[in-house]
Formats: sequence, C-alpha cells, structure tokens
Amino acid sequence: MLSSYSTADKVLLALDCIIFGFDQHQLKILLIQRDFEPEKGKWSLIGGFLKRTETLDDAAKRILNHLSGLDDIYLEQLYTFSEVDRDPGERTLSTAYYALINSEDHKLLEDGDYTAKWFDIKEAPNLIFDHNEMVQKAILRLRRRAVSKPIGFELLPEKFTMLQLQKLYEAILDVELDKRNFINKVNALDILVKLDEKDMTSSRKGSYLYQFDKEKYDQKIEEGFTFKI
Amino acid sequence: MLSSYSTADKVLLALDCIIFGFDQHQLKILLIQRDFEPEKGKWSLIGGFLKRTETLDDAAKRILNHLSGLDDIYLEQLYTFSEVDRDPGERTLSTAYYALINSEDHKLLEDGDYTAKWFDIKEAPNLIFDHNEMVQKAILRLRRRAVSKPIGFELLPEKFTMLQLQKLYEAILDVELDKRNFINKVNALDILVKLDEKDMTSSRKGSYLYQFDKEKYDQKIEEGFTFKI
DNA sequence: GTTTTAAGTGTTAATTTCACATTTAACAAA
DNA sequence: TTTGTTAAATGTGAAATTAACACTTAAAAC
Repeated sequence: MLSSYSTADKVLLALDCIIFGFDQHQLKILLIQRDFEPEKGKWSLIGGFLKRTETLDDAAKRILNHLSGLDDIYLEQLYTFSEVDRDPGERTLSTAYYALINSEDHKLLEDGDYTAKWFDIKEAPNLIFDHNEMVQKAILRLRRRAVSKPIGFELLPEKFTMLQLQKLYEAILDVELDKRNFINKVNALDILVKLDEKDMTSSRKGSYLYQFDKEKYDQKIEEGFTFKI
Repeated sequence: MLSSYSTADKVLLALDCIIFGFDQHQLKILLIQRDFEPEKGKWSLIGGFLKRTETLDDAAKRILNHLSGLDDIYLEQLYTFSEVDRDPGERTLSTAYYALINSEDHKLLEDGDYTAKWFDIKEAPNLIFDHNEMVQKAILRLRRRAVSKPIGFELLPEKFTMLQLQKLYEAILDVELDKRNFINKVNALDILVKLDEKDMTSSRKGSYLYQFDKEKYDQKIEEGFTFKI
C-alpha cells in the first residue's frame, strides 16, 4: 500500500559540496573548519539546507556562489546519503554534489562562519558525519567522468600547457602517464586550439599554451564523436 | 551564511523505482496504472515515501518487497529529482532507484491499489511527473553499469544459454553483437560455469546452460581483474 | 537414413595501445 | 659569439585488442 501525502514523514534535506581544485601538482578539495555546532572545530564539506522554493541544483549553486562569488561553476549531483543517524542533530538526509573550480583564477570569499582551506585529497583530515564517504565517492565519480567527458578543463586556467593537462589527469587518475602517448592522444581528439602564445615560466624554451574549443567539441559530439582519454 | 537546523525547510521525500526485466527479447520496465489521485488512471513508476526511520535503500527494498515478495533484488540509487513543481500535489523530491529482476522466476503480487504491467522500454506509455526522465536516466546508467559490472545476470534465470546472455546485452546496449566475438569475449572473462545440462526448448540440438560463478568472480576481482564487455 | 534447424567453433585483418630516445628552442654564462 | 643548460617537442615499431567473417555438428523429425 502506497503512503499518501498526508501520512508521509517530512525530513530535512541538506546539501554538501565536494569542491575540487588543482594546483598544478595535486588534486585538492576545499574544506571548512566549523565555527558552529554541532561538531564545532571539526573539518567538513561546505554545505547548507535545501529551501522549499529551490531545486537541489539551485541550492548547490547558491552555496557555491556564496563561497566564491561565481555562478558558472561545473556541478554534478553525486548521491543522496540517508543513514538514519548520519547527522546526530536531527534526521537529515544529504544530497552530495561535486564541483570543479579553477582554484588559481578564483579567490574564495571570506565568511565569518568558517575558514576554508584547500587540502590535497591524499592528505585531507578526517571529516564529520559521512563526509569522508562522500569525498571517496566523488573522487571515483570524477575519475570516471574525466576520461569520458571534457570536464578536466574546468580545473585548469583557460590557457594551459600540455604538461599541465597531463599532470591534471595524472592527479585525477592517480597514475603516471607517458608524455608522448598522452600528447598524441589529446591531439588526436582534435578539440584543443594551440595558441601562438607560450608559457615562459617553466623553461627557457617555453611551452605552447592550448585552449579547449567548446564549439568544436560540441560539433564533433553531434557528429558522433566520443571523448575518451 | 549556512542555514541552521531550526530555520531549514522540511520536505517530503518520495522514492520511485525503475524496475527492469528481460523477456528473452526486449528490456522491459514494470509500470503501474494509478488507481488513486493525483493523476489517477495514468501510468507511473512504482514508488512510495521515505519514512523517518529508514534509509533510502531500506525504503526501496520495502517498496520492492511489497510488490514482489522478494528481498534479494539488485538495487542501485540513481538520482534525486528536485524540480520545485515536479509533483503538483505537495513540494516533493524523489530519489529514483533502479532494480533488476528476473521477471520469469518472480511472480508479482497483486495489490488493490494498482495494476502492474511490463512494457518494452521502447514502447512504454507516457508517464506522470518526471518519471519519463527517470526512466531515460536509468537506461543510460544500466548501459554503463552492465558493461563494467556483472549485473546483467540479475536479469536472467540462474541458468541461461549464451544466446540468452547475448540477447540480453543486445537489448541493454541496443546494438547487434556478433555471436562468435561475444562468446569468445565472455569465455575469456572466465566467470561462468558451463553446466552438463542443455536447454532443449530452442532447438533440436539443444544449447548448453551456463551459470554465473560469483565466488570465482569475487576472487578474480581481488586479484585485480576488471570485468568489461 | 535423410532432412532440418539452431548450436558451436577459429582465423585473419585492422585498429588501438604501449614502450621508448633524440632533437630543438631559448636563455645564460663564459 | 660560442657553449652550456634546461625543459619542450616530436615519431616509430612491437604488442595487444578488437572486429569481421562461414562452415561443421548435434539432435530430433520425418
């Protein structure tokens, strides 16, 4: 027998964001140290509660916008966590989202409620509630997505070198890649524009900068192309 | 500023199940015709509301058990749908799950509240709310999962022929596969047991029955094996 | 014993992936 | 202005995987 609306229980629905960044070496996540109860002083994901008048995507955007001032952040819903006692306060479910931001370009906003800090995904502190589990799930999802969708570029500055792109994929996939094979593969995709501009910070010779060509990518997708790294 | 528990809104959380079956030819989904309001008479997924004392997985199992009497059904959380006006009744979010059941072995239970019926995924009627979207997402998820995890067997009887397995994958992936290549690939996985028993219903010669060997699969996974069809 | 029907089986070509080392551009130092 | 230094740029061949493809066999029906 299906429950009717009237007899069904209402619950609090929270939303937690795993915010990924990349610092040219390691994949990072942004965590906050809570200045409020419960679990004051502990590290956690950035989160908030869903409002009656917004979708989960809206709520995720709102929370990220509040943190960063940005509203063009890559976001994807991950999973809804529902253990009965996951939050010791009240019966609360939480839908986790993950976000990809270019941590170089984007300064984070200050907020009296918390201090935010980037952590290497391999060196993150223990988190409250089920947030560790959320992070693990997000890493796995990011790994699967990054090889089948061109979302990695969200973590890089608009212009990047091939080596940066390679290091990014190495960090996401937690593997070492061969330079020539990687470049050959990326070039074969034919979705990057090689600029006339060089990044001179890393060597005397300088290395060419590239840009993701979204229009070209979209067109190729229409023609049946599949992205695969 | 993060919302505190006290000011946060509570919402109804529904749960809808996309129940997949396979009839030797086509991938099917189980739908019900609602005998109750709202949307009485229309087709919809099987669903219910989350109770305060259960997890989403629990709720999904409860709903499926009520329908089928079974409690060993393959289940996976799909996505949480949250459009503000997705349910015209009350502000309701819905977490969609998909389930795989062997529709031959398992008789469905009767229920006064609705009539349940199997539909080819390609011939399903229009559904209420955002249920069409849920089904589409479930099909895509099933496609991705079925090639990387041995979940297809959940849709087959315990003993099956190679042709049945091939037809199943053809139905899931919506492609035609080459018989010899498919068998070679499956045999190379080395996770099936070939029985001494034949299915004589389909030909004079009869075709050998196979069984999925879960222990062997689990052991191979531990040794670093990856399933891939 | 002949026919019928679906089951069962293997090889080759094509493509993709992987491993691997030398040359080049730009600046710095002599 | 030559030489040294450093990271960037570049291609090929072997190995593995995937894709294409057609004939033989077992069992029952007649």
